[in-house]
Amino acid sequence: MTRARPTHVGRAARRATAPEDGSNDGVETRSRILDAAEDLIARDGFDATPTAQIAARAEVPKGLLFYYFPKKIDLLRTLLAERLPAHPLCAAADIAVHGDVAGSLVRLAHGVDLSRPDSPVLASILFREAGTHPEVGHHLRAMHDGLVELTERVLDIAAASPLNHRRRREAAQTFVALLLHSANARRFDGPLPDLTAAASMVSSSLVPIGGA
Amino acid sequence: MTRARPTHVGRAARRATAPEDGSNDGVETRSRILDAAEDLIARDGFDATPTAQIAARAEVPKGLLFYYFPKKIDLLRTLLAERLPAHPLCAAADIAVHGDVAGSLVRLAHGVDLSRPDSPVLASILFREAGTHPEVGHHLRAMHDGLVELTERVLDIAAASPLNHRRRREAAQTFVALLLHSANARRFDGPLPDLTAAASMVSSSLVPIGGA
Amino acid sequence: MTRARPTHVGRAARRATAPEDGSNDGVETRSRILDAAEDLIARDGFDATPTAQIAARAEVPKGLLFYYFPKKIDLLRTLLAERLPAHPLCAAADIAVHGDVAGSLVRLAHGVDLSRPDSPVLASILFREAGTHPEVGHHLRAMHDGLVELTERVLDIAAASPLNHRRRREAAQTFVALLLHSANARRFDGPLPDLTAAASMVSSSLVPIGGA
Amino acid sequence: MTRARPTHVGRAARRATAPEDGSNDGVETRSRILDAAEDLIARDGFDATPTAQIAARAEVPKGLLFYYFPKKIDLLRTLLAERLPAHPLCAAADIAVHGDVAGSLVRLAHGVDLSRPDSPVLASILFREAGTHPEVGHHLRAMHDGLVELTERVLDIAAASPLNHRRRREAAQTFVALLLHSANARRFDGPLPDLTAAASMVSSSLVPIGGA
DNA sequence: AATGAATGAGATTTCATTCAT
DNA sequence: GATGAATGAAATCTCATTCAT
Repeated sequence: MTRARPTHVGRAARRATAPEDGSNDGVETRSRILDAAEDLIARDGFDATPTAQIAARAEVPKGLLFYYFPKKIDLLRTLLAERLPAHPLCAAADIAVHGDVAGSLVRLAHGVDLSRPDSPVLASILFREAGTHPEVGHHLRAMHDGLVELTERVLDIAAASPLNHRRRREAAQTFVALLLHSANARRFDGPLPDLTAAASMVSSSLVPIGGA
Repeated sequence: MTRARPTHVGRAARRATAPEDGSNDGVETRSRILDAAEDLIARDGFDATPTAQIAARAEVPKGLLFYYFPKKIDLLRTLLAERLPAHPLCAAADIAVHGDVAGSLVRLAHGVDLSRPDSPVLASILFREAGTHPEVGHHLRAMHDGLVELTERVLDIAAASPLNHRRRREAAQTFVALLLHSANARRFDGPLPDLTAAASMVSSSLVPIGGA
Repeated sequence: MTRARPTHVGRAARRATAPEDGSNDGVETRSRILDAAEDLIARDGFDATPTAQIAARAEVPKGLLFYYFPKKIDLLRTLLAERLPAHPLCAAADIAVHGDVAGSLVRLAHGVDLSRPDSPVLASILFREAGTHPEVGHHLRAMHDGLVELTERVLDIAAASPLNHRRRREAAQTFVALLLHSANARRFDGPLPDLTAAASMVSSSLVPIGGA
Repeated sequence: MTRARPTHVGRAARRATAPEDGSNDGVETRSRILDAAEDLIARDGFDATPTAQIAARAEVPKGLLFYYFPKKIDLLRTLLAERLPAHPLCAAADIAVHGDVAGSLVRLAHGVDLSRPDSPVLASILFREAGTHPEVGHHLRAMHDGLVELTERVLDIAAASPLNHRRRREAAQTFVALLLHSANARRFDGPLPDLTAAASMVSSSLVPIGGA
């Protein structure tokens, strides 16, 4: 039984969250498209997600999607630009506790965007497309650098005594690598490293044995 | 629907590398296809690589590709199965040196398949497709588990005194996470963690401070 | 993989039969595709008719065909569902004349859909694909049953005296078999049975010789 | 897990019925191919049956199939020519019994090739391809004519008194139509007409009411 | 802003047939 | 006769994108 003609529910299917006055300023439509794109691209990958499917899930007509995002790649770009801040949002001062390096790192791991509810989804996109879409690669590297910088500030505050620059950097890079690996592993249901244990290790590497 | 009979001899039927006796049992053809698939999939991603392009690079007609690999996904499966051992190939005893934990870990990092010449290429595939192709995810998890086990054996041999099981496991998991992140970061030109520094950190975390 | 943008206007976008107001809601396009499919499938068989040929005859681009009928088999299904009623459209009362069994059967043969202008075409499809496409088989059996039922009602009205149930059923089944064979024979230019003669035979079989 | 290379069982898989001296004169191979073709074409239709599948079921290499049957259509032609006699094999005299028209027709129905064990299979092919492959249509028409002729001879022998030519022909054509429809209906699991009842009807139509 | 039919390039896959050994 | 790799045309189907309304 084939349908007489493909039909589409269209604007009439607007959700409960539409403005009460019945107007639709396009903001909601646009973000519904981004929501759909985020979910589907995270699940299936960018190349494997047809624009038609994104439009269907967003309950907008196919043509409208291209009004907001003239090229498919714009969806990806916009998701990164608007939903995944390249620089960590939390301040070192709010996280670090003087004298508690390991604990500060653990709080850092929790405070960072990568653990926000929608973050696994975006991280998924980030890691998957990083190798093939240059702009995604840039974004990921920028995030990495921001995280390393933040981690260094946290270590500075948390450490009992001034840190050797090289060691601080190595500690920060290692911890951030574990943070990123954790986000990456989540998307393929891989085993996650124990960040608390890692924080201890990193922390203990900074403690000069014998006060050196 | 009768097909036209082939009229074109095919410039690729014989290549410089063909066996001297002129025989061609298909083994060489098959591996040429896999070579091409490996390169292109690693560079552009599985979905973004048309089979036509793989055939062209392998210098075989499109149809022949499907003679050896009936579905496109079989290329991916075969690359994993035949070219990327799920279990590390080196033995703990060849790597670990008693009394030198950090050095043993560094040697492990070098000895492991992930640093073989063709490994970045395959790692690229592995990480990119892990989230969307279940079998790739399995493979990656199997590799992870194999690496953790190997790392634990290395730590056992290298450690001066018997290790606490939980600590040993945490150390191994952390180091393997860094190993994998390193392989992953390479594919999007991300900054690589300093594995030597990481080996020190992990190593120092195993040294009981004050004999505890 | 970005697609090239369409550069060709499409000579078939507007046809002589398009609505005067220039609107095109797709209804006409859809039925043009079905027309083409009906002709070609009837002539060459379903498997031997490429979708490209159907599209060409309908003067629509190949892609549009799959917009309306996502799978090729949907064309067949739709033809059956929309163009070949599974149940005969004529009423027994309009056909049967009390006291004239043979004449009533002849009128039945003419009144039934199988003799409509487009019917040989569809019957062709029906018989050819019945063995391999289950849904076509169902349709054909449903048609058969509907015809037998109608024929029985016609016999009831036309017969001078009440009929023995078993005999009535045998008569109806035999006549319908001849009806169907006739439709089938037409498609391979086979000799058609003389339905008038058959109607007489069937009719005479119902007349109790000597009132038995 | 993709096979290293497609393998083929080859002649080694020869069946128990091969000649004891180990030779293979090709007769057995050839008929094994025809067996396979018959089964598969009957089940799926000629167009939908790949030669590769026929070769696989026959357990012969693909290339060998084309040694015996250079074109795919030759398989169909050969099946008709060698396995489906265009003319009925039984003699009227062996079937007809003077004075028993209905019984003679029933015996005819059973004696005719269409009820042989392999006949449904071939009938299937016959009816399916009759409309599209001219040679199949010819064959079917030839069979029809042969059957009508045979039926007329049977009627002549069985009838108590000489038959009017036109009536005899009509009776024969009607009965043959039912015979063919029966063979055709079998292939799509359609309801089969009751040939015994039909024989009675046809027979009664020949009995001059009131001795006319 | 909204709509959905239209477009055509290109993707994967199938397959009859050939041919060197 | 036997074998299976090789060939390339063609089939079905997908999809980003456009455009008239």
